[in-house]
Formats: sequence, C-alpha cells, structure tokens
Amino acid sequence: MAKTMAQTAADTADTTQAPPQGRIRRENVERILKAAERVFAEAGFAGATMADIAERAGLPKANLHYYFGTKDDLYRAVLDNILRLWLAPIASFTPDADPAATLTAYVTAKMEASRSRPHASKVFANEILHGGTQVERFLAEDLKALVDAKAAVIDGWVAAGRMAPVDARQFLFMIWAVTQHYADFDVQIRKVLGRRSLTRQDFDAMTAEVLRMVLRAAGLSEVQAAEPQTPAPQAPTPLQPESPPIP
Amino acid sequence: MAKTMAQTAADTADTTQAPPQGRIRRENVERILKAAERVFAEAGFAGATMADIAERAGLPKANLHYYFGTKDDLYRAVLDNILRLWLAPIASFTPDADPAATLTAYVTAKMEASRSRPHASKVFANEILHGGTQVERFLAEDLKALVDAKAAVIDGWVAAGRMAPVDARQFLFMIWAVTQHYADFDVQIRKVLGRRSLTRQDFDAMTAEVLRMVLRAAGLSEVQAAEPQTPAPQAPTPLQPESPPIP
DNA sequence: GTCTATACCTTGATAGAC
DNA sequence: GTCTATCAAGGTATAGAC
Repeated sequence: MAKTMAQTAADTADTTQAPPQGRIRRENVERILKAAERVFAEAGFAGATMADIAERAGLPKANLHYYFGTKDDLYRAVLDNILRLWLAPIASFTPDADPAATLTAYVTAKMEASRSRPHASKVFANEILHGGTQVERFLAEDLKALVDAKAAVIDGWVAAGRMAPVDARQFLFMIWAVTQHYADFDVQIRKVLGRRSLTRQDFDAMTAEVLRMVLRAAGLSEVQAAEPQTPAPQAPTPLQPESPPIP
Repeated sequence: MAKTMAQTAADTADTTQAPPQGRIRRENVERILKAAERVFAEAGFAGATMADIAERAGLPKANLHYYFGTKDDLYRAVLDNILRLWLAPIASFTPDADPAATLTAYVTAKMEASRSRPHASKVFANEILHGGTQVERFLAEDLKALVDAKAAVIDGWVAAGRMAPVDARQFLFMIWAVTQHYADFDVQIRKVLGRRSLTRQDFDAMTAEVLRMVLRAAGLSEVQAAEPQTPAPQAPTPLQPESPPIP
C-alpha cells in the first residue's frame, strides 16, 4: 500500500535539485537503485526484501528507508528509471527514414538493452505480468501515444510500398516480445542451448538471426549480398554448443 | 525451502491411485490447483498467500496444507500441470510434415493456449523470470531434448529447401516469445490498444497476423490456401522482393 | 477427513543513540 | 546524516477439537 512518502522518492530522483551536500547522497541513491533493480528482478516485488537490497548495496536497512521512505516508493523509483530507458530507442522511427535501416538499428538497440540491462527488462516484465498497477498510466498514456505515432509511421511505409503489409502495432509487439525474450527468459535459453552463460558473441549472433527474421517478416530481405555465392544456403550462425549439426 | 511432504503432493497428483473416497478429494485437489494457478499468476510465488488461494478455492487454509503439505509443494504441483500442457503441441513437427501447415497449426495452438490458459503461461513466465530453480531439470533435460529433436526436423526442412534458412532453435524461441507475449503482457497490449479486454475475435485476428509474420520469417508465403481462386492474393504483394522461394 | 485456533517466524518500518 | 535495536503486521504451518 502506498503511504505518504511519494514526494521523498520524487525528490531523490529529481535531478534539477542539486543542493550542498548532494554528492554522497547521490552516490548512495545510485547504489541503492542499482541494488534494488537487481533484487527486484531476481525475486519480484513481493519476494524482494529490504534487507536483501541493503546488503547488496552495502548499506544498513534503515538507510533505504531514509532515502526512499517505503519499499513501494523504492520500487516506483526503480521503475521510473526503467521506463525512461524503455522509450528512448524507438525515436528513430520517422516517415522519411529507411525502413530496413531503422528496423536494423531498433532491433540492435533492443537486443543490446537485453544484454546490458537484463535486470531492467525483468523488473518491467514482472510488473506487467502481475497486472502493471504501478505503470498503468505510463502504458495507457505515454506508451499508447508513442505506439500510435510510430504505428502511423509504419503504416506510411506500408502505404508507400516500402515494406510488406503488416499490422503496425502487432509488428512492434513482435519486436518487443522477441528481443526482450532474450533477457527475460535467459535461463530457459541457456538451459536449452546447454550454455552456462551468454557471451557478447552469443548476443551478436542472436541479434543477427533475430534481425534476419524480423526483416523477412517485414518483407525486407537482406540476402542480396551473400546470395549468389554457393548453391547451398549458408548455414545460420551456429549457436549450438555440442549438439551435432544434424544433416 | 522444501520440507518433507513432497510425496504427499506426488500422491495427490498420481492418477493411477483411485481408492475409495477419492472422489471429493479429487474435486478439492482440482479446485485448489485451479485457484492456485490463478493466484500464483497474479501475484507470483512470494506474493501469493495460502489465505488468498484458500479463499478463491472456497476452502479453509488448513485444507491446502492437508492436501499439499507446503506452499512449495502446491506450487510445484501447479507447475507440473503446466509443463505437461507446454510440451504437447510441438509433437506435430515431423520430417515428412509440410512446414507451412505444421507451423500454422503450431502457432495457432500456442495462441489458443495463450487465450484459454493465460494464468498457466504467466506462472511459467514468472518462474523462468526468477531463475527457474523449480524447473531446472525440466529445462535442461526434457525441454532441451525436445528442442534438439525438433530443431533437427527444422534443419531437415531447411536442408531440403522447403523453408528459408533459419537458426532452428532461435526460430522456436521467436515463436514462443511472440505467442506467449499475448498472455504474459496482456495488460500492456490492452492498454496500448485501448481495449478493456481481448475477445476471441481479437485473438483470431492477432493469430492471423502473427501467423503471417512467422511464415514470412520462415520464407513461406501464406497464400497457398486462397491461391487458386483469384490471381491476385488478398494481401497486396509487397513491391520489395520478398525472400526468394527457395530452390 | 475437515476446520478452528494458535505458535512461530519473517519482514517492513521506526525510535532514538551517535 | 547514519546506524543499532526493536516493534508490529502478516505469513506459513500445525495441534487438536469435531
């Protein structure tokens, strides 16, 4: 239950306020937010404890309450950071941009976000999964407006014959689903592939393959370059560890 | 922490054991499992309380412990049900099957699962999101073996030129990500689309669009069915060259 | 077999010394 | 501003009446 300290969290997250002794405060807030993002990602909101977060941040529990008031407020602060991160990379969708180049950049950015900020993706996924009560306005206002605008851009591309006909909103959902899957379901992916961890090279290979599928789904084939060489299609980037390449 | 009652849960889930007074027991177990799936989906493992589950099942708390021992055991029983459900629809991937027909049936089945059993999908997603400790063996053994086998089938299709070259495992990941997204992220989808709920008609339309994108990603245009009637397919053929019909 | 009442424990939050 | 000690709420699990 949200209590009364919403303004406290707002203040700490407010970058415009930079008074005297703000330096160590700022560092501590940053450490707490980072630790909280990780613990919330690993355990969910209910499963995360303030003690866990404090330990990971290397601070006493009471400090978390001093800076953020309640667990609820801390959670919202973490989410706030994530939402900002979320909206950024889609900006490049503009009517005059090249569809293939734009999609390539977007998918690459989303995959890079899944690689570098997996905890952020998981916290957001967890929030949506459980009803998204804390991000309801974000979804219904900010995100909806953004999707409406970008869907219009995609519709324009389709109308101009610059990509295959797609339902623009579902096309965006597909890109989100696929790219975020590599962060949110990393355990499943690793176990199925028999990998202990996913390296940057793995992500590069996976990104290339995701990109190929997304571009095909958009009717934008990227095979022009590597096509004429061999009669046999070049094998997709091998991700499988020991599984033999079955003929 | 799992205690000692694992065998209790195992017994109740064991269908081979059908002794005297099994009728009401069976009904109660079923009601509890159904209620638990829903509560676990909505709140996650840590957020769910035995009291919530009991209330939704219309039984006293103590009964849950009588039938399932611990909360942990109940959770595992719910997961067991879901995992069985999970593996079923992929069976139709066989070397001699038609790729387009097989993929169509599979995507349709997965979308139908997202529509009819959203709570199951969410419980599974939540489990994976938080490390998948309860399904580690399932992932590393059962699921991995299944994916290896089905990836071999897909590789065969590709080698025979019956579909575009794809990384088979990532292709399966994509299908899972996209179809399950409609259950797991339903809140986001509804808010972005401005819908209060997603009807069966919505799902039919979304399924058709997902199918179109997946088939394109596989280099399989979906026009076979509606082909003989008219020379012009209902979907305006893209001006850009699509992935070439594989030799 | 079923359910009420309760014991025990974890955890969020705070008071008050430093 | 920081941290130790403590409280109160809410949760799992069980004992024992029915």
